[in-house]
Parts: sequence; C-alpha cells; structure tokens
Amino acid sequence: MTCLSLICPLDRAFFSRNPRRVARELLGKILVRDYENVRVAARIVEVEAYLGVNDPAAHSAAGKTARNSVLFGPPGYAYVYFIYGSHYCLNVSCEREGKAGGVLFRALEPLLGIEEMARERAVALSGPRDLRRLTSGPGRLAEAFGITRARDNGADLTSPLSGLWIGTDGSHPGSIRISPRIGITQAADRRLRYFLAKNPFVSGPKAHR
DNA sequence: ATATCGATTATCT
DNA sequence: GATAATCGATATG
Repeated sequence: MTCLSLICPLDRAFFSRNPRRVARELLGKILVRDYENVRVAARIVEVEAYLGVNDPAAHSAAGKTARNSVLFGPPGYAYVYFIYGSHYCLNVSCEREGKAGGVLFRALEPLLGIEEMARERAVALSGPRDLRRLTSGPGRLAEAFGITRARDNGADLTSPLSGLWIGTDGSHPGSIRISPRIGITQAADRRLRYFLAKNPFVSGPKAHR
C-alpha cells in the first residue's frame, strides 16, 4: 500500500524555544531538500541541543563571531559549519534574536530521493547496511543533502521557498532516549543528545546507550 | 604571518 | 579500537 503523505513546514514559533525542547520535538520531523524538481527527504532520528548560556561545548560559548552569527539571530535558520577539514554539519537556530542556541542534526532515516543521496555520498546501494551509510552521522547527512556553508548557512528552514526546510507529516515518534553528547570534550557529561530508541539510523558504535 | 584545534569519517588492525 | 586525513576559524605575534 502506498502512503502518500503531505509534509507541512514547521513555523518559527516551534524554534523560538529553548534548544532542549526543540531538540526533543524535532525527533520524528522531516528534513526536506527541494532542488530542480527533485525532493530529498529524511526523518530526524538523532539530534543534540547546544545551549546559549552555560554550555562550553556550544560554538556560541565565546560570543558572536562571523562564523556563528546565525546562532545569535532569529530562530529557524540554518547554521552550517565546516569541521575536521572535510565535513559540514547542520544546525537550526533556536531561542529568540539576540539569545544564542541551536540543535545539531546527527542522524536521519532516508524517506525520499535515496538515489540522489547515494549519488551525493558516492556510495553504491546493495543492501540495508549501505542505506545506513547515507545519513547516519552529522557529516554524512549533510553530504547526502548537498549541504555546504556557502550554499545553506542562513537558510530559512521554516520556508519551503529556501529549498531546505523542516516539516511534519503528522506522525507520532516512538520512544525517545537521552544520552550525553558525542565527540565533545567540554561539558561532555551533560545529557543533551536525543534519539529514537531502536532506530537503526542513529549514529555511533554505541548508538543505543 | 603563523600555530592550534576541532559538535567527523574512513580505513585500517 | 585506533588513527590519519584535512582546512577553515580563531587566537596570538
């Protein structure tokens, strides 16, 4: 049976809250790329909250710079940064203008445009294990969606007109788990990582702890 | 002008 | 499980 679902964009008020709340509620929502009449879409299954105050791990911790200015702007916009000489990572700004905060996208479950994602990632698709390699990890999902800082930093993620946006199909996510964030050294004990229990696309070797 | 480091990934053993 | 690769942002001289 085919399930033709409409995807409705989230509004700015959704993002105008503290990053913990936004992170938790982003689980089960859908990241969409519309480009040249092709849609690429994937369900959000793992995110991390980065707080505006009292969070040394956040890029906004040392104040506003040219790099992180989106985090200090209005909510619902893409903050894209480049890391380890190879990878882009996608965040969405939270809180209100002047107050920093964001949510990092760590893993997605592919829904539409799987061939396009595979082309962007330059991986061959011959089994379910390969599907996982498309969008499981912050650098991987950014590559699968063709996200770069030049192209997408500052994009309005509440507007389908921007070509990169976040929506909902009205479905209800399963049970949510919380753990410490991955790959950081500062504030490494804080439990600000949110993910869907038992979802195979969650990133990391110890994905389900 | 130069040095250091990182919200990662791929590719080994 | 361990580690090299890789380069932009940032801090410092």
